[in-house]
Amino acid sequence: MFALVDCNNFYVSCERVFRPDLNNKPVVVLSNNDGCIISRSEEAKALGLKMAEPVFQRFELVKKAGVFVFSSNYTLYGDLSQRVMETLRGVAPVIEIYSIDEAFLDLSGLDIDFQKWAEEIKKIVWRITGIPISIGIAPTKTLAKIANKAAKKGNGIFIIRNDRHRDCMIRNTAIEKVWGVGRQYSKLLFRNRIFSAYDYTLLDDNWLRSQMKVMGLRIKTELLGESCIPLELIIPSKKAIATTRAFGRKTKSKRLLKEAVSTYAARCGEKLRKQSSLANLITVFIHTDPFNQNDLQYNKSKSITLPVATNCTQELIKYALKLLDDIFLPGYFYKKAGVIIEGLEPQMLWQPDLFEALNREKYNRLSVVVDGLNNYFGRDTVKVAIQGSGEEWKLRQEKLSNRFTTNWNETLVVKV
DNA sequence: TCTGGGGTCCTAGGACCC
DNA sequence: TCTGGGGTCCTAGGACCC
Repeated sequence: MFALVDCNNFYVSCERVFRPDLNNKPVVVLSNNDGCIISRSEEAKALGLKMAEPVFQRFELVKKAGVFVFSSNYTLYGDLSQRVMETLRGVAPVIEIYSIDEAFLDLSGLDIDFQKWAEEIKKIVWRITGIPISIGIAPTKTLAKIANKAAKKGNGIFIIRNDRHRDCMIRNTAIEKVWGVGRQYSKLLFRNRIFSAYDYTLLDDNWLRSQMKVMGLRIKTELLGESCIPLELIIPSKKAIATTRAFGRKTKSKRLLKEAVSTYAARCGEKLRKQSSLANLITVFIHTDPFNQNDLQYNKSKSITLPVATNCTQELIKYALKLLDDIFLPGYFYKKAGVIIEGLEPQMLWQPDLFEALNREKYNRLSVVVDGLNNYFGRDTVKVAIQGSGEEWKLRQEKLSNRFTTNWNETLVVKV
């Protein structure tokens, strides 16, 4: 048996941990740049605010209903997520952290009353972290996902215990709600008169394989109660790392694009060093605002294979700027840029270039020192000069809450 | 004024190897 | 008449997830 633990309205719940006055009030959290609604309290859902809706389109309702609005505060959410996961690890040692707010637990071989066990875990996580969770329990991960959805509608716990129960659940689950079935596959399935998870299990294996590949086949097997998607217990190192952002304000200025792109490249370098990897390929893209049909549109990306695999910020910036130089055209209003690095390999396996003059050892030591300083004193305390201040292009984050748990200057203040 | 960011996996097809 | 067999690696594109 598997349990899927999912934090309820996670980002909103994080904001509420330090703002209990927001309980029972409508609260939403926005995407980067204060663009779209990405987390909603139950009260906000009841008002009709939709997931991924641009908030400016609902400004009137937000104002009238007194909705509390927050910019996303990933420092806070990441830290609270870690606390939840550590707590879960304490009660169920075999755990896969599936996303910032979800974890699969392996319950096989545990001789326990699942209902009581789940109630206990809900209580513990709530007591230790202040985050409400829902738990779905079932014989496969795909079914645990379905159980979790049912749990969210009820009292937070739902168990699929036997085949009869499983059969009943899949008959009542719309196919587009099944884990692994997205928009495109839903369309395909509707065309073939497949509407429920149960309908799906009647499909012919050959047809499934030809249309939805092995993933489609796995979904069927899992829906039938046979587990074939195992828990991933080892966190694999990333195969690609990206830092991409829309700007707070659109810009024509190449200087500002250079600042942004070098900052993103630096961010990629940090992430790369954190997992002790090197990159072989770097891509830079820039584009205009696709929503503004009055502006002339431009959309371009370019990649380059690095001569030697690296995780050195200065070097990543150098190539990123060269790529930017290649694709930049004057005259457009740019809204977004990004740096993506791929072809990642473990630092341990590094192969030097026989003829290279650059003293990499020196740069590596520098990186360690710079990362240490920035870690201690705050991001970008030490940076490459061309990164600039970011004043003119950085994210809009007008409703940012404090980083209560990770910054001494932002801890909760209680006046007595 | 105003619309997010960061990932993974699978497959087909082409280039290439012996 | 008629020209092998068995592979790997890489990339682009399409799907999915949160």
